[in-house]
Amino acid sequence: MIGSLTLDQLRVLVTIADLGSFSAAGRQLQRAQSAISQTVATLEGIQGVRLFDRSGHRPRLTEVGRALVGQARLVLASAGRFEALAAGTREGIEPELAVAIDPLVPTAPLIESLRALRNVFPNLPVSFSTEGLRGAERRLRRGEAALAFCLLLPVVPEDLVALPLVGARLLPVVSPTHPLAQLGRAATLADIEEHVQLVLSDPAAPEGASYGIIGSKAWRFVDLGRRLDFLLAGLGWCRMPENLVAPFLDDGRLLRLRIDDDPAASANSLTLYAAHMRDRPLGRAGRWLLDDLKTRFEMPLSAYGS
Amino acid sequence: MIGSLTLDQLRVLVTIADLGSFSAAGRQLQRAQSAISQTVATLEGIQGVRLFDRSGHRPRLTEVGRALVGQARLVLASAGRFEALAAGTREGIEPELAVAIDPLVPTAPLIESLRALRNVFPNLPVSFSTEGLRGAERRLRRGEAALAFCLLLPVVPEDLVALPLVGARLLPVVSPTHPLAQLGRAATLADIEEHVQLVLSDPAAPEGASYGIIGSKAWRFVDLGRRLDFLLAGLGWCRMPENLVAPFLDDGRLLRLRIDDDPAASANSLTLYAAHMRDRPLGRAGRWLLDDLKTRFEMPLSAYGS
DNA sequence: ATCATCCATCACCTCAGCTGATAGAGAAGA
DNA sequence: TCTTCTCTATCAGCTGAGGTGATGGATGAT
Repeated sequence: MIGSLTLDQLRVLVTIADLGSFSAAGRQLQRAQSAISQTVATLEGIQGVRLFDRSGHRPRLTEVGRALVGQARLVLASAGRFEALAAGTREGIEPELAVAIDPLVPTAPLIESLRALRNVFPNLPVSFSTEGLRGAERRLRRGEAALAFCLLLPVVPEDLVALPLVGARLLPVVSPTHPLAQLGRAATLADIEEHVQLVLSDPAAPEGASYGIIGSKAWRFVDLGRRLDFLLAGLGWCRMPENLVAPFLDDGRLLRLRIDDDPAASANSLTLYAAHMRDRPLGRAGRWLLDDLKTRFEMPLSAYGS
Repeated sequence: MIGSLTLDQLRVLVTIADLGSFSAAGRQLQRAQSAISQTVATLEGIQGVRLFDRSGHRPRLTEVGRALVGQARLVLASAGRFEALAAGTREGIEPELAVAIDPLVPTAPLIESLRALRNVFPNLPVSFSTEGLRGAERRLRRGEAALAFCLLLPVVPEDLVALPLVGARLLPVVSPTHPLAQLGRAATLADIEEHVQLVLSDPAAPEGASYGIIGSKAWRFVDLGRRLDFLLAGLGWCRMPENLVAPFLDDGRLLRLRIDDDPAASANSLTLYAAHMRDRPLGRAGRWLLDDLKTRFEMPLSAYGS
């Protein structure tokens, strides 16, 4: 049982396998050869296996020994990650980076920064969560996430620090089979009033205000995918981020819906922010990620920090 | 460094986290509470981290502590696999099961047996290799695989023990765009002679005999997938296992090619065998898998063992 | 045959981790 | 408030696992 197995035994085993000799392993580990011999004998005794064929001048790994050396490497690597994690926190790196992402936020623009993060902090555990509209903000406030990628409405709240990354353009869209697609002209507000708007909503406040609602017929969804299913099936219209509907517009499964006197037309663009709590400083990795994002996006607005 | 970290420290850490108390951990591990206290203090000292907030009556994990407990579990699990592997070999289970599969062999019929193998021997490392026609047999003979799934031609060699599992029916097929598909009648051998046959061959003997060659125009492939690409593109005809071409026949991308006086017509079926070396007995897991396959397939031929 | 290097075994020594006792503190209940 | 139970930290003393260096037998190269 693990009560007897030691990482030191595994280290000795792997070193012998790598150098091909007990005495060479002793030299590398700065121990007497007899200590090496004893350690292997103890490991063999307790595990009940023969790791080496000793009939030749030098020891040769048995088949069992080879397989166990392979697993020993995995154990030692995992232990190394434990120590790297501990070392990281001594240097101010957070033990974990929890990131919350709102459903409308495209991940593609973030991929390169996240990939770079992994290269610079290879042992950092990172978690991503998505919870519905405003869910990311909520996770920040609850201390469940250190960083949020979200669309902040209508302005950046005072308790958050938010770096604007990119605009998120929303387009009114509809399926070609939907009556609004067959008007042959731009839709009036009266036309819109006749039909269901498919709305992405905040799961914590389903009846609360949601962006750009026109009519009185609103079907609310927490789940972006389910809303898309309804949209494609022609059950209603909605405003969608351009990045998400581009493929559907390209192949004709969805059409852009033109609306006369659209109340949301003047603010038809939302900003994707990378936000964190003002009173809870990011750790080193979080700060690094934010700086990397700032470099990659370089948004002209100077809203950050203010 | 790993020279100081011990599995025992990690076990103590995880036990405290699970039970919420140093003394409870001591009771479970049958040690004095002070030993637990010391072990944690040593771990904290060497790794330079504070694992517990001790300002309350009971210790509470810090954020760092929580992350490190998570990694400690992974290390202990990996060490557990090391011991399970050792225990397995004591019981006659081989340290690894290397399986070679010929490219024409369908994997779908084997899936259930392999899934069951994983359930019965959860810590057994299993590797699969594919090397081209006859590659599986070659790996058996080289000692690189314990078990082979292959089509043995023309009879089972004497040095192998082979359990017949299922017949593998080969169909001559062609793309609808190929001239042979547009004859409007069965093809004669003269028709066939005019066109390229796409042949799967042995990478070790590319010019060697391959099954069912008719004409003098043979393009040889080691790679089943590439051959299929050429076939679908109408560059030639070939004999394919029925199981592999059924979807293509169903949706019309391939047609069955009827051949008058086909020399291979009388032996249009090959047998899939599970084979191993006669002079190298299988370990427990290999034997178990063979028995399971025997049960699942129950082939009426009694060629096994003879 | 000689030499260098290998691993196994032995007797002895050292110190990490164990024990039980003690002190101070928190939490719950009367 | 007091009592009781339970908690962790620290201490002094003890034990045995794993270290050392020496020795013996064996292998492999010259």
